[in-house]
Amino acid sequence: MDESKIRNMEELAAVSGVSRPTLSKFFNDPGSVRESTRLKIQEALEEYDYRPNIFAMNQNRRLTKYVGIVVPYLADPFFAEIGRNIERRCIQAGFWPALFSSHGDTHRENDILDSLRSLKPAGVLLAPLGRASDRRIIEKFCEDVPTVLFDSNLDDVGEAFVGSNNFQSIGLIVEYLSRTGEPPTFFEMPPVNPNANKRRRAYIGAMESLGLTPNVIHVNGEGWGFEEVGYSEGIRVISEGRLPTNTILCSNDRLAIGLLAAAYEKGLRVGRGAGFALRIAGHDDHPFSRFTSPSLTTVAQDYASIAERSVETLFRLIESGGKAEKRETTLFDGKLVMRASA
Amino acid sequence: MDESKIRNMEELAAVSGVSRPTLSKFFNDPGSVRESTRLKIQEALEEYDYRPNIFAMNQNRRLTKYVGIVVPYLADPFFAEIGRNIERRCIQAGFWPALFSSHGDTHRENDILDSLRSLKPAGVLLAPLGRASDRRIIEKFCEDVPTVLFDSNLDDVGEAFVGSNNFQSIGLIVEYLSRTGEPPTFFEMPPVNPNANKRRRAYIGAMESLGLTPNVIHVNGEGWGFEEVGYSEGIRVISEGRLPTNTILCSNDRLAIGLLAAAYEKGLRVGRGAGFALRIAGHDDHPFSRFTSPSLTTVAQDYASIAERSVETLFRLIESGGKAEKRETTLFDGKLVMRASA
DNA sequence: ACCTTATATTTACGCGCGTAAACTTTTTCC
DNA sequence: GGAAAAAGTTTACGCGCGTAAATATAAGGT
Repeated sequence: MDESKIRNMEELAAVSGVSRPTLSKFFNDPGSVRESTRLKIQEALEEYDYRPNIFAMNQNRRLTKYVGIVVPYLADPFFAEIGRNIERRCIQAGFWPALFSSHGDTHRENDILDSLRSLKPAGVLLAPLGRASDRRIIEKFCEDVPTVLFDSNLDDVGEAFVGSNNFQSIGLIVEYLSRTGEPPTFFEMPPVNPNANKRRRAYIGAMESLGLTPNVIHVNGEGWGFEEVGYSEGIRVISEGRLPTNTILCSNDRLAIGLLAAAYEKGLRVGRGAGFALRIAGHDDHPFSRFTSPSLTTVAQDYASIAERSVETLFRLIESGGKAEKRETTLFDGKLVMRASA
Repeated sequence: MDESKIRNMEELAAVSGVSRPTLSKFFNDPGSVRESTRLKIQEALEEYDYRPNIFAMNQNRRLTKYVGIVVPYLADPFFAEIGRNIERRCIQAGFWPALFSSHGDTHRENDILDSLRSLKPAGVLLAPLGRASDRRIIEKFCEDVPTVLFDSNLDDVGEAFVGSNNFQSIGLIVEYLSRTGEPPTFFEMPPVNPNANKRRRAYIGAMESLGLTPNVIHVNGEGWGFEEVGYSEGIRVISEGRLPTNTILCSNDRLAIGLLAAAYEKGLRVGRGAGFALRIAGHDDHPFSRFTSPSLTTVAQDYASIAERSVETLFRLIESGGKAEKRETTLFDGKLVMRASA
């Protein structure tokens, strides 16, 4: 076993008994060479440690095999989870995922897109910051790079959008909460993205169609530290007795997690049925929602489907040359997850 | 404003009135050219949209400006947070961070190192899986790429290690718990990394030095879904009445979060003082520990310092050619974070 | 103005690979 | 077995940039 390092394809060609252009073909698609040749190459690769220089490989390509994945806030396990799903599918499809987090910061998001552009990725899956996004910069980016938006939509930006059907999912939980107790009050902070707005509107619509009066508690807070906002504003709202009903529907689970902490601290027992002072529900089925005390009733976003469809859509887009005939929007329905909190 | 695209340095040289090699110098270090030249270049860059082809830039470099960051499990906000800190510092220092998560999977960790190697990174910050890591593969990687381990140590692998002083931090909380109530029982699952072992040993040592009898509850479970293990095994342990004392110290916060959920479900009031059935404490000061019900008493790992020192150590390593004279180990002390749960 | 020193320019080559064209060999199939 | 098709080889060029050497120009000090 001669472990002497092979420096380039030329040398590998020499020891494998195959020409360099054939090696080039092999590395770009092992299936494109005859089986006997493939075996010769693989045999040589077993013996000698060689991997192609990816920089040389990519410099003359118009497109690389990279796929960029950009999420707004990775410290939110929801995005970590969806990122993981997307990564896995990209790898399976022979692409190289590169994961980035904007960390809630507009400049960071712009910088990421800037770096991504020079990676010449085959495509990008982008969950934009939303309201804080620099729309023009994202638009410009999408002109150059095939991009599918997910989670948070920006009208007419990117070639497609995949997300949740907030109207359906909020309708679902509003109906459930109204049917089983006092109608819910909607608890929200200033919206970071269109989902928040859609959820509020969906809540109002759902309440009205049930003949109920909508109640929205809008609290202060900014940034992506939703739990903190839910907690501190929850303490304030509860202290000031500003809860119109004993049922709160939070704009998302992270806010609900904060509110649960506030309720606990203020001595309000959260849950449904006799002996409970408050019902709290969320939205998203955040990975931690199963482990709150009490466990959080919520609506599950179908991450797996969102991830799968986003990737699928991107791959179709890539195959068809990067431009969609028309911008497709795919929304997945949520599922009610009944736990102990409401 | 002629927005016609510049295709390469040659063309930029033409319109900026500067030679191509000078441009090359500029892009590798803007400070290395005379101010008047820099201004000419920057002026041209304002007018024309150009960015160097990173693949061409890097193919002849022995080392690139990339820094790899590898964490074992990104859906754990602890790692997301520390990853964010590290990213920020790398960017400030002019490097390009690339973040990867092993997702608790040995193969994935190996594959990441494999991809990283071909990125020719200036250095890598690696938080290994730990017990599940393929030691030989990591060792081999560290021979080729300057690597600093953090969070979880592998003896003699990598050029340095930065982490937490588990003996100090566990000692701290054991002392606190013993002083303020019944001595703690240690609650752990099969260790995924050396920290878990160190913490158990630290617990036993601390108890003995206080003249108390250590009690370890070792539950089943594998993988990185710690909350689930804490919850389901917590339910079992509580149901079977296997808690020797009313105070539980969990090996980490995520386990504690699961156990809190179990205690809640079993109707045990968690907290200190009269009227509470159980005290639960954790370790790490996980981002969500402030928002559990009750909020979790724990020991804070000093993420910021760990991130800072890791990066600092790596940069020193890079500057000194990638090899440390001797392997340095830096451990940061934890701080007691008293909240409501214990 | 002159000399020194710091910067730029010119010229030239190489990196490792993609890829095209023309040609040769192997496989496939009737 | 022979022709067509498929796959591999040879040759050659180019990508965009790093970088070295020789040369030219500008800046700074006296």
